[in-house]
Amino acid sequence: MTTRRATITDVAALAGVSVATASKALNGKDDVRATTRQLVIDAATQLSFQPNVLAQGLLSGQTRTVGLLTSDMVGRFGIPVLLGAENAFGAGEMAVLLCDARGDAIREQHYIRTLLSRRVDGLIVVGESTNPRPSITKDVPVPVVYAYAPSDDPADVSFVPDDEGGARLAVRHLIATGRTRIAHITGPTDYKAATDRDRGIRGTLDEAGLELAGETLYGAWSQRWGRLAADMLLLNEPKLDAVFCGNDQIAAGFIEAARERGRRVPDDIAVIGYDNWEVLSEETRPTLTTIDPDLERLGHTAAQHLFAAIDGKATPGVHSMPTRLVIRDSTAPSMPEL
Amino acid sequence: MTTRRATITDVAALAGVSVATASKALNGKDDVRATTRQLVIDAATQLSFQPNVLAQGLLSGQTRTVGLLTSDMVGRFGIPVLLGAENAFGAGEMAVLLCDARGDAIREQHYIRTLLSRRVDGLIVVGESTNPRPSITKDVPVPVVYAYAPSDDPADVSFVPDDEGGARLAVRHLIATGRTRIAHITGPTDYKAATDRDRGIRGTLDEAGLELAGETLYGAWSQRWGRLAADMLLLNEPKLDAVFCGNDQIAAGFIEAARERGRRVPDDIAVIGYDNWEVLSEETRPTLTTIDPDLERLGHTAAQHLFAAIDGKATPGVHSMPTRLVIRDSTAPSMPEL
DNA sequence: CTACGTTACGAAAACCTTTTAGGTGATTTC
DNA sequence: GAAATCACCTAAAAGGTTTTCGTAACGTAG
Repeated sequence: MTTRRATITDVAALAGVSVATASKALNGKDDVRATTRQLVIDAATQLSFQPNVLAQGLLSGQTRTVGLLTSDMVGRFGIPVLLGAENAFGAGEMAVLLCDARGDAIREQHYIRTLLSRRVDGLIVVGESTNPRPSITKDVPVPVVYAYAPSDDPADVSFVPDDEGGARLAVRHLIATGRTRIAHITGPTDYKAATDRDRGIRGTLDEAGLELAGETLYGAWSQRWGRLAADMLLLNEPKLDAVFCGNDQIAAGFIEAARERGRRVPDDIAVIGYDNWEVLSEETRPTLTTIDPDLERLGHTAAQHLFAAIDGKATPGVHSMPTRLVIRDSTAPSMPEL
Repeated sequence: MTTRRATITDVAALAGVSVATASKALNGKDDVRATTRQLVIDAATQLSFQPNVLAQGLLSGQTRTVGLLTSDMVGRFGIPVLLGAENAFGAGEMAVLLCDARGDAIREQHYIRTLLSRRVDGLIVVGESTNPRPSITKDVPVPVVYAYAPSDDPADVSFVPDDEGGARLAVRHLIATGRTRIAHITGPTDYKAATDRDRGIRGTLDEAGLELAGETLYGAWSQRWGRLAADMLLLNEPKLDAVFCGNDQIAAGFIEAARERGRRVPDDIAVIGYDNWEVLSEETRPTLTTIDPDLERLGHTAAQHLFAAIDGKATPGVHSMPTRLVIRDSTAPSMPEL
């Protein structure tokens, strides 16, 4: 177990050639006879030789390593993004150095220094909300790509979920299934996701000649708020036939409260959530129609664009990534005059 | 941005000393005059010099990097463990190479090779259940520590949550608050966590001269199963006054079904969950008393022991990590004869 | 003044790989 | 028969850092 690992010198010696030839043989370069190459390869496998990545990196200046700087892994959104990114990097034979700054700017600075001293080839910054975050691109001599939370500098490369589009998708689905009096319950106003979606909803309703039922109810991202808002809404908007909820938790709360008030979902009221958080959206009764922001794909795409940026082909700007509508039971078509 | 990074040679030149002296000055070695040292340090800061970790690693044979091999980041349990580990490594100036094998043995092998070719100093393997997993220690020339899922080789170093102890904690709490007819709803039988906890429950009941109410109900880890099991249990065990649920989802389902059957929680029946998954345990009505397996600490401890193992001080065996009882509203003391 | 110890610094080797420039022997070309 | 070409291989340098060893300069004891 503690036996020294074989170097290319050992391989060359065993194969009876020089180090240079061994290197060329193993790296598929020309100028080496087929028989010689086989000799070297055999020697390498026999010694289970693996080139020292440090020495390679020292020489080439490339480490084939990227830093993954996440601001808060406890939250729900960073993980899938990170997962998608990790997957893309793994396929590209890149290694991922993971750093969780826990939303602390000091920790973030510390980690940036650490990553740079390790000579990462690039950096991917994963946020926890879609609110823009401070750019670090200018402080760093390698390409940076932002995922989920965009950089506040529009010249940087950012990938964000298309919240406005997701909301449009949802509302079009509600309208297509015969709903006309649609309300909106969502999280706090200082979340860009909440206001973006509100814009999408109002735009889509407008195009259909409809209006939002009541005012947008801004609150919290919790089930508790979903219940509370449901109580208010069911009282004030008796003719309500659909509600768009800012996340699946709010939707779950709404469904719960609606049933307690004797309203049937989806027969009386259709409910649509956001995030497609499956532990919730598949456990509500009825199961929850929701918008899936496809975060894993977002992370994957961001990683691929970091590759491109490392190769000098950056694509600046804030890129909106499409969302998907996942139809379950909470939005079955209403049957008017039944 | 593309300006070449400063090397120690640049620093030495600027300070007017040799490379060797510069190195010694920066690394706090003796044999360098205080004034000279300051000169070097000033030069280094002026050039914002950062030593090339590759060169250091090449020389020392240590990369100050560990591999973090997780089998399934999608699940809920790997993340906190991973988080605790990352935190410990960050503090120790170690970097973490993240690999998610997604429960696929082929991917795992691939990642192990990759990590070894990067000369990691050690490996931490994070599982998704507490069932033992195949050991990789013998295939790998560096120390390995297993977290959450133990290795199937007892000579390896593993850290697992103390499920039996957690169950004891829960049952003692129920008994202390006056409950005597306690049932157990949990996940599938092939989860070691489920059977371990069952053993803990029966042991504790035994010591108190009590018996389990009905048979242990093995099913799934879902809210749906919690509801189903509740319906069965409330029918067959009319005198039931407490239930220990295998996770918070089952508990949430139980609470929901119990309310629909007209049973009050905690007045009629106390409910205790497992995992302290706060998005659920703080959103149920009433909020859920539960066992917190303290996974972040588990990950942290595992990481620290990997350090020790890298320094040659391994601590073989399967180490059970203590759990915590988190008391909320679902287990308020029963008031007999009220 | 010699011998020796101490202090402060520098030269060079070592870590491992890849690449460049060159060298050797054999074959072909004029 | 000399020169050029070709195929194959090797020596050496480069990359950045740390460490070992050597060497001055200087002071002190004899």
